[in-house]
Amino acid sequence: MANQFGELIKNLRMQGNLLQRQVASQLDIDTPLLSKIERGERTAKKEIVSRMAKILKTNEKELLTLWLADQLHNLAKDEDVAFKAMEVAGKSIKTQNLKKK
Amino acid sequence: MANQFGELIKNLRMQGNLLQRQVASQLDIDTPLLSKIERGERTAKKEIVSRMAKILKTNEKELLTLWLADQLHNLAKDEDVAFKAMEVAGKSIKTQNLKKK
DNA sequence: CCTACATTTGCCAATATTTGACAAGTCAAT
DNA sequence: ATTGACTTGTCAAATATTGGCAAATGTAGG
Repeated sequence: MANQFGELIKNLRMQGNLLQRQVASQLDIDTPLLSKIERGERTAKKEIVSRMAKILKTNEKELLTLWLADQLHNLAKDEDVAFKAMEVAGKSIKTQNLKKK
Repeated sequence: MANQFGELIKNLRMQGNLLQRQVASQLDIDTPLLSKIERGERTAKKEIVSRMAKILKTNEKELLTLWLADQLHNLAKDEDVAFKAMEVAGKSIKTQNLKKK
């Protein structure tokens, strides 16, 4: 996994002097799972991401962006057309956003 | 689904005056499944993509790019940070490619 | 060394998603 | 009404993802 998300939440947790155990219990998951999420061995569910933002008192959108970016990276990482595909997908997202208004 | 891939293979198939039945049998899948792939209701497996390129006598990388782009789009489409995340992921793909060298 | 505590590793069962097929449907041309 | 191309709906089997537990590893003090 890519893991910009995991690195960020680990840093935030440490800046707040919190233990995995403490954060995990607030998230209602067990410590090993949080450990895996921080190291990118597992991906957090979306719901966890927003709860994480509150617990770590940080911007939810930023967290969500990195979380999604990691997943995109993960999906594409083994393909040699990865970058090009990312551009194409980016364009179609843009078009979609315009329509949505 | 996003479906730039499906549209392309449908067009190529028609340009070649081929029936779904004919292409499907070469791919060793049944016609309804090909129909769904063309309309983006189902995603083709990666292996299918390259065999498709041969059958339709077209560039495999182009097909793969659209196929992957569709999947990226699909993963991100419901998030309002989709575009930003795509940019972030694109950057990390670029970095990864440099390292791979 | 021994202990206490934080984190990581390995594995498992439960659940969820994906897969491809089949049967039956629509639609158009004849 | 029949034929042929494509689509829709549904299903079981295979595969992947999930979260938890037990045990291992690391780390710091006494």
